[in-house]
Amino acid sequence: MGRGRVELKRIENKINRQVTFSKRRSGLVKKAREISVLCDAEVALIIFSTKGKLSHYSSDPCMERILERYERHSYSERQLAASDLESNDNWTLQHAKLKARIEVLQRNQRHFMGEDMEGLSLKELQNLEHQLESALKHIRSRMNRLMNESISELQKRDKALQEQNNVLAKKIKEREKAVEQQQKQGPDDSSVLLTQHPLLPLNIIGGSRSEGVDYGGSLNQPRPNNALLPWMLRPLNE
Amino acid sequence: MGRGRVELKRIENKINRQVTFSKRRSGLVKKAREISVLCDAEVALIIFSTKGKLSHYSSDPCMERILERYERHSYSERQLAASDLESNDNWTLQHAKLKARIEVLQRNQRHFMGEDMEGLSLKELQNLEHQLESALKHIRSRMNRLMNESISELQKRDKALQEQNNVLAKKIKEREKAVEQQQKQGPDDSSVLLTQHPLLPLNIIGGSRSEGVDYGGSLNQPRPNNALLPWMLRPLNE
DNA sequence: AACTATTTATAAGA
DNA sequence: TTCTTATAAATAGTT
Repeated sequence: MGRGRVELKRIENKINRQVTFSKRRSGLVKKAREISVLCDAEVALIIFSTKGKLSHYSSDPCMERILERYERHSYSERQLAASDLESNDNWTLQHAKLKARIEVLQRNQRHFMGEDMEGLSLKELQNLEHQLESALKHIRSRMNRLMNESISELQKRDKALQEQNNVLAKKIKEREKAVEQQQKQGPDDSSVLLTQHPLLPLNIIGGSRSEGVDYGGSLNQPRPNNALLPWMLRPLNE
Repeated sequence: MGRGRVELKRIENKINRQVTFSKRRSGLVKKAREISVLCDAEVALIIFSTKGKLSHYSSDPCMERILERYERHSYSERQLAASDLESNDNWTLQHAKLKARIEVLQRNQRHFMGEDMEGLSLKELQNLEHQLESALKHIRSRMNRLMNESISELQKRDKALQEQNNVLAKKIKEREKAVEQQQKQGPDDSSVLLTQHPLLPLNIIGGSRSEGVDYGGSLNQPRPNNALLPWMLRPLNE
């Protein structure tokens, strides 16, 4: 279109090329807009001039939306997979490192549990033995401390309860005396109720104590330094 | 161009629209190609029909290259950063999981070493104690097996050396006799050398034994089932 | 950038 | 879809 045919090859005259580019670019954009409007199509057009100047047209307010759709539609697989693999490389390295660390830790753990010892030398076994002995010492010492605290606590409670017990017993004795005096003066129906009083304080104390009792055998282990009664521990344990 | 002007609005007739789309699409692609060739421009054209069918033209063998250039040129930051964050999310999740696992394993390890016990209940400490005791039992049993094997090996070696010793001692006695007989016939300078012979066999045995001796205290631990001499272990250990 | 002779694109019809 | 054809649009070369 124009005076004379145009060969489909790069226009060598720079000025000419520049002018033609400008004209054709606007024509292309116009046609892109037309097809999008007339035919209800989604069009994205990107043009870089030789000098790198960008022109673009998008039927959508957001060009990216169309480009994304394009990625998804055509070679999303290839391209996305490639970029995934690329970022996966880094990820894989980190992943491998962490997994290796986990392997080591798990192996150590098995050793600490006395398993998987085939690969260990005598020297290593000895070190492990010392390590475990030292650990046991620490653990037992901590257990003893906790248990001693339990005992102190319970002893305090025991003392308090005994005192309460004494007080209650005293009160009951006083009441008995009062009843005896009443009976001497003239007995009545209330005596049936009053004869049960002597048992009351014992029930109260026994009840409050049995709440925390647990004879579960988990503490029946050899404990050289101090042997303790299991039930002493429970109140602090819960 | 064509019979009658065309209003710039969506073509309502579906067939008509479809036909126009087809014609204009090829025209658009043709013009895109022309501008890219004539004017040495980089062009990317993406067209989705109403029905979602994709057509595209790219002046470059790789459309992505142009799209990437576009991204870079215009709003690369926003888009790239977003997609980076997205892929990082997945990575971060995996990473976090592995790190959590490592945390747990490290905590376990510290517990097995009798450290970091502040957070453990008495019950947990008891379990740990049993675990360690059981591990120690396994480890000691394995050590005993290894050591017994060592002992057998050494006893065999010991026996062989003693036999060799006896043989050597016999030979020397024979030589001494030979020398005595020579001296009776006529003594010479070689007697100085021959008087040292009686000590030789003992030095050989003592030397080979002392190589493996190690009185380092690493084995001076309580070992209830069988007490062994430390030096017995070394030869297999190295 | 405007003009214009021509080429090209394409709407409508088959 | 494709072909045809009349005609609208685009644009190369010129000013």
